[in-house]
Amino acid sequence: MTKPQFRSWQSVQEEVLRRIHAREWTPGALIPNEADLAEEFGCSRATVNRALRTLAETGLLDRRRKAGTRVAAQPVAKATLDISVIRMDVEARGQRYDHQLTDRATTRPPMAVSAAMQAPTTSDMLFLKALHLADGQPYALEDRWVNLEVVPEASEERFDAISSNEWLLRHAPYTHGDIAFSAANATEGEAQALGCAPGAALFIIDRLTWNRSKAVTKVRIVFAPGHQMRTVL
Amino acid sequence: MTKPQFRSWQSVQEEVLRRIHAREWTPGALIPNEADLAEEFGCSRATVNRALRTLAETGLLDRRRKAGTRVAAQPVAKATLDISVIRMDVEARGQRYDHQLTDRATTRPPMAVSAAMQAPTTSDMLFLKALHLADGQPYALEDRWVNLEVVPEASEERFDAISSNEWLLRHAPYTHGDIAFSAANATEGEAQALGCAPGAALFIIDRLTWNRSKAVTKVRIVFAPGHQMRTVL
DNA sequence: CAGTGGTCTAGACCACAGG
DNA sequence: CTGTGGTCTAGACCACTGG
Repeated sequence: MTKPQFRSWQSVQEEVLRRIHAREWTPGALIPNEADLAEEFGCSRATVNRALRTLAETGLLDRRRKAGTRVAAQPVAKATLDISVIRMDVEARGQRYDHQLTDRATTRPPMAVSAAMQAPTTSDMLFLKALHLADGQPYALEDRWVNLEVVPEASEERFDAISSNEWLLRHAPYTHGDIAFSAANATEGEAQALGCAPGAALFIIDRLTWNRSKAVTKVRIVFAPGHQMRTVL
Repeated sequence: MTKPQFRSWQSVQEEVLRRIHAREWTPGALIPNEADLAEEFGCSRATVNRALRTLAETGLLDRRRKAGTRVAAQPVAKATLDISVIRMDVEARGQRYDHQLTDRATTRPPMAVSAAMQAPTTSDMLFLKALHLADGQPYALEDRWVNLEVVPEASEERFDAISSNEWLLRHAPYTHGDIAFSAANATEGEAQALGCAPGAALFIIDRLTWNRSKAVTKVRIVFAPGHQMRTVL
């Protein structure tokens, strides 16, 4: 008898995937434990662990101590979106990137903003409004509030050579954040800035980032009509 | 001298994160190699590897053989979206889920569809249109083409007890897929089905899944106005 | 060519939770 | 209480790629 040899964790993973896709292991079913699989595959338990752990991270397997490993009944697809700097997005499309700072103020934010950022309503923040261009055409609008208590250096930056988007990533590290994607009809102002009809459906990203317990920046990016965000499963 | 001990890969990761956030290691800077860090941290190289590899997967570090490990200059945020079954989404919001199959046909798909699915224009596919409800209110519209060559059993399913969305996940495993998020104005038909004004901005998900080289299903989900998709960074 | 990360192994101990 | 996954270790070899 020739025992098949799976020497790398990737090959183990492929074999496991094959069994799932071939329905040898069906959704909800318990699969053998790591030790048994290691013996069957002719590799060490650590290798099997790596393969199964990775599959569990993508949502295809459910693993629990003592209960064992099961094929996920409802494979929750984990789509990983790369939220990069807008300049990179544009350049990846083979277009020339440019940006303009269209508005700037140091002022008290509206209640909604200070509340979301858990900052006192009495302290000033830096407000920035910018237009991102691809091949000279409007690509996205950026509205941003920057917490000057966390990033005081922002006061002295002109944001002309480098966009606020990019400057903050370099100078204001964050520990965590929330992000939300939605759709909204273009307001009059947005339509004018983006060169589209008022009411056009726009793709929107709202992001709020934190460093420890302090809000760093809150930004809303409104993309020109037709924008898509793609990824693979 | 007391050498700090980092005994778990998580604690090593936290220490690395601390150094990045404290700017001891700045964006673009080269950090010590695994062997040196292992010695400094008083743990094995494998532990350091696990910590750094995980950080690299989240985009915070750039690792290359021979070149070493650097703090990412542009930390590309990897946002992981959980694309679950619509029923789960609704129930997670504490609402009652329901669905209606509003249209069903076995017919030849439009060229755009057969081309995207790389299927012959001459063969029939199953077309499904469904309305998903939350607490009785329209939540999302689903337009779906199912490749009967890959999932012939779909012909005999009524999709009343279980939505097509969920049925396919259980019965038609896929190996990979594309997904795209966008915004569009509601058409007359969509407005009527969703109970909103024509032209309202709607959040849209387009998904195409494959099993090996065969397209399984192509689906477009149009959410009622105001829908947001959230995640953390 | 040589340094770095990538991985595998065998063995060990541990934490957790199912029964 | 016991089986399962989770992790750590020390050592080894390999693959890639920068210089």
